Formats: sequence, C-alpha cells, structure tokens
Amino acid sequence: MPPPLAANPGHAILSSLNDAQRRAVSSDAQTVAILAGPGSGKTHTLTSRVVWLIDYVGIRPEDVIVATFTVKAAREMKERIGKALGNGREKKIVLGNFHSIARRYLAAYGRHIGLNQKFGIADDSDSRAIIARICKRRKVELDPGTVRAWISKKKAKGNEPEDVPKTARQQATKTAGQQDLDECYEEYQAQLEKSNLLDFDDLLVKCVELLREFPSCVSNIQTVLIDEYQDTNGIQYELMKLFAQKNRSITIVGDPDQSIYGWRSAEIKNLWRLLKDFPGTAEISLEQNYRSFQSILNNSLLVIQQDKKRYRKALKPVHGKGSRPVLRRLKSASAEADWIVSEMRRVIVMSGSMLNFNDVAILLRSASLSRHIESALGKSGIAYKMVGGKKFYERVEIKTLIDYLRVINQPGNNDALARIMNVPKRGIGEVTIKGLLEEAEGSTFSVWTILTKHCRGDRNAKTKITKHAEQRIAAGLIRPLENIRKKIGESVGPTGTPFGLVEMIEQLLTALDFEKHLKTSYPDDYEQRWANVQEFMNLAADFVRDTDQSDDDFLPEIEELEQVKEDEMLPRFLANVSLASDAQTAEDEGEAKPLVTISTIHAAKGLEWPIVFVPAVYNGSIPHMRAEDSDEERRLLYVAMTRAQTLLYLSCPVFNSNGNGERNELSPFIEPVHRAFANKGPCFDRPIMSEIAKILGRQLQSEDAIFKAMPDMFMIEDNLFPVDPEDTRGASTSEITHGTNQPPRAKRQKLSGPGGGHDTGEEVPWRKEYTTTMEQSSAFTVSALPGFTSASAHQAALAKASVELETNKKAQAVKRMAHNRPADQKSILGFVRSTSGSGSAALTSSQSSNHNLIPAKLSQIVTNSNKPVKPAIAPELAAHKLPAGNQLSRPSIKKEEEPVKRKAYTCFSSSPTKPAPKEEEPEPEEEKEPPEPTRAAACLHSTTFLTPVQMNGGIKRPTGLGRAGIVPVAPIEKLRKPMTTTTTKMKPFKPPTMIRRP
DNA sequence: GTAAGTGGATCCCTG
DNA sequence: ATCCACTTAC
Repeated sequence: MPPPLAANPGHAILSSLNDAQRRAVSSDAQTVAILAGPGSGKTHTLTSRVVWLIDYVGIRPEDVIVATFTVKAAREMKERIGKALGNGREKKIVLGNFHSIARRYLAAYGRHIGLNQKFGIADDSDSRAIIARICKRRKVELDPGTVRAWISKKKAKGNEPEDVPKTARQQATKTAGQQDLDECYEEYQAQLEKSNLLDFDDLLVKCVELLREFPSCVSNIQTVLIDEYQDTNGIQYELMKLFAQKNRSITIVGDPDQSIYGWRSAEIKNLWRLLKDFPGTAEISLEQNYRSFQSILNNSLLVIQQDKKRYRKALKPVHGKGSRPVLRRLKSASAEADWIVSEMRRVIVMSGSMLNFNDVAILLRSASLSRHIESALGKSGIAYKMVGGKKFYERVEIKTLIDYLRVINQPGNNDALARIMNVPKRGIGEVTIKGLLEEAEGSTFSVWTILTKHCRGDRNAKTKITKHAEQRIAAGLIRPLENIRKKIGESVGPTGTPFGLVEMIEQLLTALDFEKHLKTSYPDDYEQRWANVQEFMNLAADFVRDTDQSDDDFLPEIEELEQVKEDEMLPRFLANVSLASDAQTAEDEGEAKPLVTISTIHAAKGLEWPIVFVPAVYNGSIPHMRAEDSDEERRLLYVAMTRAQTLLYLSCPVFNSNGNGERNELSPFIEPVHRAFANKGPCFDRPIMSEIAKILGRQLQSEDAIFKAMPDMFMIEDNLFPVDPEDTRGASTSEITHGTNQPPRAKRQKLSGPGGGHDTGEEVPWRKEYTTTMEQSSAFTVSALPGFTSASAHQAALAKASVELETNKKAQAVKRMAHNRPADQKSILGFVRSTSGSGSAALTSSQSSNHNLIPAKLSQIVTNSNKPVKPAIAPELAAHKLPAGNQLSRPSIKKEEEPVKRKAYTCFSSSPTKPAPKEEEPEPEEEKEPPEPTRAAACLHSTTFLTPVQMNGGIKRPTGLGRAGIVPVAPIEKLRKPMTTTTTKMKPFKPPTMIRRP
C-alpha cells in the first residue's frame, strides 16, 4: 500500500516542486490531467511523477508505460528518470514514443494476430513510391501526396470518433474522388502486405488490433503516462486507453495552446474525450512560467488570446519584466538575415560575452526559409547547427546502404531493391526498373525473384533487360547479397568471430566497391561521404554493443502469452533506423565552438533559448499559405515566441524576395498587436543586462570590462538598418543623416492589406522615424556607452513614465485578462460546460462535430464521480504573491542560481535605474505604451561606422577585413564544403544536428 | 529506345 | 536536394 502523502512531506522529489506541481506528482486520483503552459516545468513534473509512482506507490518499473511524442523527448525523459531513480531501473520502464512502443509489442506478440514476425517498416520514401506507382498505373488524376495524406489521416483517426457529417461541398468532392481513393488505399495495403511491410500508421493500427484481441499483453501494466498529450491523434488515444485497460490509471501532460500537429491528425479534442471517458479525472494546471521575462509572456498572450474559442489559461510570470519584444521590419529577406546577424552580434558584445552564440536560436516556420540566414551566417563566419534539417539517415550514401541491408533482410522489398538496382551504376535505367516493378506487382513474384530467375535462365522476365545489364546485376548484385545472406549466423575466419552486423556491412562495402562508387559519383565531396559511411559503421557497432547488454527492448514476461524474443540483429537495427528521426547522439568530445541554432518551430517545441529570433512573420509564411487551420498557425507562433527566455525578436521582410517587388503583409496574428512590440532592438543598458544575468543565473562583467572588450567602431544601437525600410530616403547607408530635413511622417505605412488592421483613431504616440543631429551627436559620445544616458533619452524616459501612468488603468484591465483566468473558467470541465452547445466549436477547432452530448454527460459525471473534481487553481494560489525581491528560483533545474543584486551595479550616470517591478500588481500592459526611449542613432556618418556585419552591397569595410573591403558573397554550395583540412580525425557528421562551418 | 548527363524551377511541419 | 524536360551517346 502506498504510504500516505503526509508520511513523506519532505521527500526529496516533492521538495523541488511548487505547490501545483506537487499536487500533480503526488495525486492519488486514478486519472490525472496536467495542463502545463510553456516553461512551467512540465517534463520535470512528469518525471517526478514516474519516480513517485515507482518509489512511493510501489509500482514496478516494468509495469509502467511512458509514451512521448518524439524520440528525442523519450531519450531525455529516460535520462532524467534514470537520474532520479537510480540503479538503472529506468531501463525496465516501457518508455518510448508511441511508434516504438507499438513496434515492440508487435515484434513480441504480433504473431497472435497473424502478423509475419519479420515485418519491416515502410518509411516515407517507400510509401510515397508505392502510392505514386499505384496512381500512375490507375491513371488517377489525384496528386500522390494527397492520396498519401488521405490514407494516413484515415488510419490515424482511429475508430472511436463518430463519423463527422460532411458538408455538402466536401461530400461532392469526396464522391468524385472517393472511389479512386478507396481503391488506392486498398491496393496500397495489399502492396504493403505483399512486401511484409507496415507503414508508420500501421504500427499503431496493428497494435490497437493486437491489444483489443489480446488484452493480456498489457495485463501487467499498472499505470500509463503520456507526454505532449495535445499532439496525440485518434489512434494514439485508443492505444493509450488499451495500454491502460487493466487499471485505467493514466497521467497526461499537455497544453492545448501548443497543439501544432493538427496537420498530422492530432486532435485537441482528445482532451475532452479523456474527460468523458475517464470521469473523475483530476485536473491540475501548472501556471507559473519559470522561463521568460514578463514582457515576452505578455506579448505571447496577446497573440494566443486572439483565439476566442480557446480554453483560457493563465501564465504567471516569475521573473522580471525585461525589455520589450521587438518587431523589426526589413527591406528583404536577405536584409533580414543580415540584420539578425548584426543584432545577435550586438547583443553578445553588449553583454560582455555573458551571452554567446549558443544562446541564440532562429526559429522558422518552414525549413526552406533558412537559405538567406545560412548564407548571412556563413558570410560572417558564424558557425551554426541546423536541426530538423537533413537527418543523418537521410543522406543518400547512408540511405543506399540501408536499402541494401533491407534487401538482404527482406528480398521482397521491391522499393528498396528498385532504389539500389542501379547504384552503383549497372547499366540499368529508369525504364527497365519501372517495368520490373510493374511486372512484379502484376504477378505473385517479387522483383528479386523475377531477377534471380531471369539471370539463372529459369524464366525470362517480361521486361527487356540488356545482356550487359543482366551480367552486371548477376555478378554485382544478386551474388554478393546471396553470399551475405548465407553467412548470417555463421562464424567466420579462424578465430571464429561471429558474422555480425558490422561484418556484414564491411563485406557489403567490399563487394560493391562502395568507396570507388562514391569517388566517381561524388568527386567533390567523396571524402565526406566516405567518412559518413565510416560513421554509419560506428553507429552499427554501437547498436550491437548496446543491444547485446541491455534488456531494453524486451517486454516483461506474461505467463499465458507466448512472446517472441527478437534475436536477430539486422531486423532490429533496421527498425531502429526507421523509427529514429535522429541517431543516438553519441556526441560531445568538446563542444568547443559556440553554435547558433537554426530550427523549425515544430522541432523547437519543448526547448528554450535566451535569445530567439522568429523571422519571416508575414502572411503566407505564418500562417502558411497552405495551412488549413489558422488557429493552429497562431499557436505555432505562440510556441515560437514562448521559447525565448530573455530576448525575443520577430522580423518581417517588407518585400517578397523572389518576386518582382511584391509586398509581404505582416502576419495577421501580429498586425493587431504590433504596437506592443518595439520597432527595433532594445538598448542594452545596465539594468536590462543585470536582469538577463539574473534570469539566466549568470555573472555579468563590470561595465568597464564590457566597454574595454568592445571592438572599435562598434555599433551600440540597432541602427544599421532603417526602422522603416519603405522609407526610401532613409536607406541604410549614407542617406540617414539627410533625413533630418524631411518632415516627420504622420503615420507609418501599414503593412497589412485592406481591412487588415484597425489603426484608425488610435494615435500613434510620437514615433520618430529618424533622429536629429543633436541626438545623434550626443548618442555617439556619451549615451552610447552602456549605463550612460543622454539628456534627451532621459527626458524620453520621463515622458514614457508619465504616459504609463495615464494608461495604467486601462492597461490593468487588459492585464487581468492576460494573467488571470476568467472567473467563469475554473476548470476544463467548467469550460466545457460553459461553452455548451456552441461550445462544441470550442472543442474542435477544425471540424465541427456534434459533441453536444459532452456537457450534459459531464455534469452528470461530475456529480456522480466519487472523486470531487478539484478546482484547477487552488484558492491560495490564485492570490499568489511573488516573494519580495522576485527571487523565486526555478525548482531544482537551475543549479546555483546566484541572485544578482541590483544595487551592486551602480550606474555611472544620472540614468534612472529601472524601478524594480512591482510585486503585488502585475505590470501595466504595454499595448498602448509609447516607444521606449530609443537612443538616437549612433552614427553621423554611417559609412565610417559600419561594422563587419553590414553586408549590403559592396560597402567599404574597416581595414583588415578582407581584400578590397568587399566580401565576396559565398555561394551556398561553398558553405557546404566539408572542412577536411584541419581536423586529424574527422568527425564527419554529428547526428542529430548538422553542423556547417564556413 | 534506353541510358546517362544537363539546366532550371521548386521545396512546410514528423514518426 | 529533388524533380522535371531536354539533349546526346550507344
């Protein structure tokens, strides 16, 4: 029996948690739903709960399932649980992402539902190719991609949700293509079955089937925990229920606001399904944000709150206010990239290297947006890593090897065989390969069988194959692979070393003369590719070593049900490769050089950085042109913004880069609230830097030291690029100083199209487009130094303060909305009930389904359930006050967070020290604030002040920066060149990230 | 008619 | 990097 909570009040696990987290971790409710906003310690809470359940409730590790959404999250979770649990007990937990857990069960028990035990996994390219072929053969007018998406959706949906009545329009389009789609689906499944393959969705579908029919597979499971619950889809929900069918004990963690995988059939609705299916679920909200400055949270909320249907959650800042997030407008995408580079440099220098490139992330809506940024970073010699880009396993040379292994493992895998048939070149071409595939699909034989028969002379293939090609296929493909197949399991050589995975790959490489193939096919970078092959061998060796000694992959024995142990290395290795989005990062060994991170927003979920740039915030990028669900796009932006700890920059190129002067509209998510952003980077005075140091728990150098380390001619302000790129007079170079003669523009040009914003009537409070000579000169003498302020800036600050007072009242009202949950929305259940009827729209953002049943049923459930539903916010928490000094430290995660005393850093001038944020009342909203007292442009003659970062055109540069002062624009191909010169032992490719150095 | 090489437009997010 | 339309060599 679990000891009562009171018996362990001071237990180590609980001591590192705040009140809400503690309640979540130690809850004895059967089902627990934890709603966790960004930066609220979600993973920490979930891992603590696992430890709690095992150590204090007494559940055996092997009886716990923990499912995450990504491989990476699973790995991290395992590591953290391992640390807390000790004894390597975390290895016994059935822990992984949904797909790998499903695969494990299918490998062990799939036989019982008639699954061929040696099933392979059809990856992306497989299923794409199969579907493309089917479409072509049937002459279906549909785009193969669409068909594939349709099939995937159909599988991912699961059975449970009632069929949504289609709108008339949908019905019409459906019926037109319905027949085709259904037939393609059927044929696709038949093809997969014939090749003994399961695609990613099938893994889940089949596992559901298995657990339905043989519940005893999971009869040992006592409790189930799900991470990133908002991203589960219908079939995963079913799987979760089946995992937990014995005890119905489930803990989920999620945040509806961060649901960004709807396009992959994730359903926010699953949260309400859970509440419906598991009455008496305890809800706990984690609302304190330990990650970000208040101003970042404020602006993020301004974005997410535009979604009126959303379940409103609070986001309580723990840290100080910080500087205003920036919305920067640039002329073009390349100017944007150059600005990002210059701004990150400025931050780093101004911080006295307290911050470095490792602290910077650039988050993109689309991976393809990285082009300009990569080249700008390359030009400046800044190293970066790209996540979510090309994966190790997707490099061609690796993919080819894997395909060879797959054909060895499963000769019937036609697609893999088709891809390798002419690699290395064997004089066989597209047409022949296509013909063979067609022939195979029309017969009972696989391509491999047809080929062997043909070469042996047993039976001629219908497809024409030249004699030359035939010979080379026989000698270079069929024979070597058959030799290898024969050797599996044998011992080789006098020493009797077993013929394992590594030996197999070695022999394959020799038989194919793979090195020579690489040399001839890729003369430019063959070394790199060959090194990748070596690395692949290392990975294989690691895999063999790791799997030999750990019982990682096995499920606990169930008495009544026979389970198959996977003893063969090859199929397990291949499954691992297919399911791993990135390789087991065996990295480290000196992460010496700081790297800027470039990532897609999707891949950045769950991560955080001190400095975050979100470029390309325009309509068409975010929301994406092809996006169906604009609410989801908004959440995506919200996720991106909430990754930032201390500095957040959005930016938007005004003109379309590829086009002929086409304009970009500012993202509709930002347009209505753009006034809450500063129009250029903040000035990094002492108070701001101290605040940053505090939030990050770092030590800030003295002002003197920072100043001394500053490069000559350093641009202290964000002034290299015009704040209004459309102001042709104010081009970034020499015209700035002439601009003073122009009358100030009454109103900034709007970025949005007709009806986009509602500027009318709103007075823009004194916004200057450029500065006077007076200010400039003062800026560049005194106020340009950190901690010094010019008189004019001081006055601006005072003016700002008085405006703040005026707007306080109104702002506070807004603020309350922002930070406190509305009274009518105490809990999720309350939300569901209060939005009854029309509330069904709130449940499902995209599809409107008939979920009217929920409110009534739920209210019944609430009264009937034995466990009273707790209010989401404990009363004492609702009136929560931050401790004086604002030094609530993040529980346990941050180590020695040394509180930085504001007093310790006195400013040298009369510059008013930033008042400490008021603790009782949240700071007033910034929406109506005048711009921060921006310091004057720090240059009179901009040409002489350009830093090396400025790249526009062939601008004269300070001496010592390259011949003729003009940096040749490096073509992107050049950036890709491997660095083979310096390193002795080349580490060619470090999964999961790609590191490129100029 | 097939294989192989070339130049040009295009590219979202993931297991 | 991947997918084409197009040319050239066998």
